[in-house]
Amino acid sequence: MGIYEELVARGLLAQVTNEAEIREMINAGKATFYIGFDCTADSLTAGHFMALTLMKRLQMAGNKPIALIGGGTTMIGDPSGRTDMRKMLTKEDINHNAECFKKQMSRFIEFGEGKAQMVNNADWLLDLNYVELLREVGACFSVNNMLRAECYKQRMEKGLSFLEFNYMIMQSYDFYYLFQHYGCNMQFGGDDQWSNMLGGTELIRRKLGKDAHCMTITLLTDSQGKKMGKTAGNAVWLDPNKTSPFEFFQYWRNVSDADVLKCIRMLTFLPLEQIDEMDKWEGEQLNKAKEILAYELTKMVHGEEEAEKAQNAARALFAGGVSDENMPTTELSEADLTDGRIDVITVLTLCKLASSRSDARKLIQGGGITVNEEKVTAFDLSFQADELRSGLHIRKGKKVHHKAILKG
RNA sequence: GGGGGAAUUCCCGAGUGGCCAAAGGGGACAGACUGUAAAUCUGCUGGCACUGCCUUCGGUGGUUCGAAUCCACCUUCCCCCA
Repeated sequence: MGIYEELVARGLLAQVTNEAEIREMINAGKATFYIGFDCTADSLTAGHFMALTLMKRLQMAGNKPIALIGGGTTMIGDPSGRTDMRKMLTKEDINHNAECFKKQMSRFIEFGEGKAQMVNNADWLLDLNYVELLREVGACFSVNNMLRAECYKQRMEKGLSFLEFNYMIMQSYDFYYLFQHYGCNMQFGGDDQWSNMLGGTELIRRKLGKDAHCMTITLLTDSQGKKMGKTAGNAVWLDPNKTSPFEFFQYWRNVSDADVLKCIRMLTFLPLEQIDEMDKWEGEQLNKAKEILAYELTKMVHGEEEAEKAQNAARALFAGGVSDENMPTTELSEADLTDGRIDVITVLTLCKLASSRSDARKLIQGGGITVNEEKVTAFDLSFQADELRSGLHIRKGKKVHHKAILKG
């Protein structure tokens, strides 16, 4: 089975420009492909993770990956799939984010001579001359066609600024540039990028009379059609300081039945035969599959040790056990106490389990807080220093476990 | 450039002088039921020294005993015409 067939079997491919040619090319390891990452935040997310695994899969099959950091395109902002304009980021923010991306990426992909390359489109986009660009590239684009593009459709109702309208041109220019300077013959991206990507192949054909290819990855959506990798509107980050390994593990441990196998297929590197075997599992058995998914992904992102820790912590907590040293912890100091005591509401707020004291009250009122396995029923419950020194095991709802401990 | 319309709490969206911390829906969170699933039902959703008080309805001023609601200016967005 070639890599192309594997990608298909894993359900990773959404659209391709020329199936026969692409299959031959990547199966033979002859592609030099790029994936662009716009640095809109200071950490990669679970969404980017899929793109990274894809790079890795292709690299393992002998193809050459180029990771493109969008230092230039982020200055414009991709309107695809958005109903409103992105907040404009400053150059400093973008540079900072680009640095963060670089660090995180190098944990997954090997960069260096003869391996993967990393480039930043700020290097060629920022110095473009407007009039020259218009004459050279602008002439190749039909506004009529652009307006028909899927990525702008949603914006036609709400309004699209000229700034964002140019995003497609910049992305197309990237491909054109990489094609000429890096021998890049294929572009990968999320399926929402399809029209932007086609812009690139079109430009290459018009300017150079040559063919380049595009391939899009299926967007990872759950059974309700929502994008995965988000909780409560917040992204699941790859940076352990923004999303702890335990939380990361729990996110995947908690995907719904309908989505587990899909995630395993698309995101892990487990052999397909093994996955097909799991596909037969049903009902309660699926919990095992969820654990495997969570473990595999945590291992890839945070390393084996962290994955073990997260798994053990989760097992201990949900099997009813209390003792555990791997759960998220907040350290309190003497200064947080008044007269040697501290009340529950304050503890909850300090541990960030409640966003405000009112919120804490409401949680208690609703019976959602448990401390050391005892449901909290009174607002005025308080703890003394001694109790705190040995640590409080606080539970919010069923799944959020936290430890508060007094130090010093 | 001319004309018309809009901005409300996490999101959508009601409210057009006091009864408004602001209907309804969505989402989120919590409870029950479960398998750390889904579906369902219930509660909850500005803050605090919480039966009371304080800060919110794009911004700044003004009218009024009293403004999310009226007036002026500003900002942003949409629509029509050029």
